[in-house]
Amino acid sequence: MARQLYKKETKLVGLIFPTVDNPFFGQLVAELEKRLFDAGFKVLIGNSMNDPEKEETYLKELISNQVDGLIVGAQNKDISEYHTSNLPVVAIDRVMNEDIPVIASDNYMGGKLATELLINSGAKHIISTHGPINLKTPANRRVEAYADVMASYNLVPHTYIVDFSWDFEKKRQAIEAMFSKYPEMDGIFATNDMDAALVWQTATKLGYNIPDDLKIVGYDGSNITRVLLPELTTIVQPVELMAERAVTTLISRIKGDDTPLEQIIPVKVWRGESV
Amino acid sequence: MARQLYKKETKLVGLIFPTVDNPFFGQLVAELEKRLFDAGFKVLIGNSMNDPEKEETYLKELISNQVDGLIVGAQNKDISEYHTSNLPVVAIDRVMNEDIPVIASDNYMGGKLATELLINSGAKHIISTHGPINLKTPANRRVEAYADVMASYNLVPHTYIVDFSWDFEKKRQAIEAMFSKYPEMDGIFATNDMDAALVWQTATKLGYNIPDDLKIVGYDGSNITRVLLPELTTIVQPVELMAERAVTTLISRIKGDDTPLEQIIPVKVWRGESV
DNA sequence: AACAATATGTCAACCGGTTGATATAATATA
DNA sequence: TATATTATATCAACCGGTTGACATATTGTT
Repeated sequence: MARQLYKKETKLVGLIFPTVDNPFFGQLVAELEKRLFDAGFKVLIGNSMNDPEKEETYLKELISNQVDGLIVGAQNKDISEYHTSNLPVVAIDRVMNEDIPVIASDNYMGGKLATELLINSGAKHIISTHGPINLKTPANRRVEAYADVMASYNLVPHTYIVDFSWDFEKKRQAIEAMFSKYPEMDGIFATNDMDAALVWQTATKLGYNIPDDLKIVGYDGSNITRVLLPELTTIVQPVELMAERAVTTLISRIKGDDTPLEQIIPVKVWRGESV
Repeated sequence: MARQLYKKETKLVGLIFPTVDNPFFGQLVAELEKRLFDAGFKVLIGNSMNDPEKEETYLKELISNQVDGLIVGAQNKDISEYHTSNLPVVAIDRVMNEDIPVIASDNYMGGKLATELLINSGAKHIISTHGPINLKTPANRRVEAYADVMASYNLVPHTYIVDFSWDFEKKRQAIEAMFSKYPEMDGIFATNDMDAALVWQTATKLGYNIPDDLKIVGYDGSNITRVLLPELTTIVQPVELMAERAVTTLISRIKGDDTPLEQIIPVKVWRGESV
């Protein structure tokens, strides 16, 4: 502690993410932790899910030089503390401000691939679920790509909000409502695999046959999803690479070096049996 | 930092678990973090998976009063540092030593319920998978219960090792080998849901029909498993309660109060379609 | 042996929030 | 007004690993 006081460095890095009770963020945090440990940092974790206040509290406590840097992937609204402090910060799949480097999967390509998978397998009435629109995140490009591809095939794009912060029960209700609203629906691009799984279950309950009656493509493709639900066709985010880039970028920032402001990493397709 | 130095308390708690890239531990860590945050503690996380050295490194760094307490659920062998230090420690589902309180689900009851589910649905040749035997953990009681119940029905118990630290590919191979070794197998009690999922997939690949040809019961029943693979019948560990108890117990220890040395929390059955 | 060069040892100052002692100001009571 | 009581302000000491200055010891050179 005396060393920390004297040297003004704690060898701590804070991670602020929605929750580790999620296959994608769990894997991401695990990968980040592994690399940070190898680089001599310990990891302070903050799950901010549903709670901008909690995110703000974390920030305030961490900014007062308790950590040497921050990797943020939380899904909350803008928080001014990020702007005022000069703490090194790296964002994952989230736009913070002009100075903060962003690491993201190739969301546009992912959305394009997903939509094309659905169209090429014969779907015409394709819905895309996504999070709240007012949230500035590179993940919005998934929907943009979806809309572009739909338009290029002269198909009408429809988006449907399934908020990331809702609990499973509320999500289930929203998804059931979606089935009511779009009875002709024969394809769904879900913005993450958990939502895709809920869609699948709801569809099965309603008597749909997957993929004959309804084609489903998810997003994330985490380790756990690929073991528990390998039948789901999904866009795989390159979690290891994103973690690698985030850590090296953060360490560069801590050293004071310049880093690229945006790093886009290619996605892959996991071919299940849902298209 | 000066405050920490003067007061000799950091308001930090360390969590040492195998990895958050796992539905059960991810949920557990998320629940622990939530409660620790509410109690005014920040959370230092250490994923020790596969790496007793890493666990030891974490311990050494954390013990030198960098944290006020420790909650440990790592799966590694005995490490002497736990004994030498007087840092408040709580263990989850792991036997540390006589002085360290343990929080665990009712593993024996879980094993009993799982085995009875399999037997009552008609299975006769039931195999139980489990982790390495030389590891002292309350989870071993699951297998004890399995053996006891089998014996009480005059059935022969067989156990098969699927080490927690193996990667999925190695686990798949081990499971395939298990199918070869026990061709008459018609029921499996897997020691965790990820293994149960792998068993299910292997069985399907080999042409088994679940649950007609083979009945499967898992263990853990985390949030994520119940969404991604709700068809799996499994024993649900009371994660919220375990987290609650672990945090209150740790805080009591930090205050210097006495706490019970063992707290066993009841399990529930998640009725899927795999028995 | 005498001096230079190098190695090792010792110790006060530093980091900054907290704390209790001491000093000063404000208010109350006779 | 003088004294007692209470409120507010100021400040040095503390925590302990690190660091560079200075002292002392060791080794090398002529």
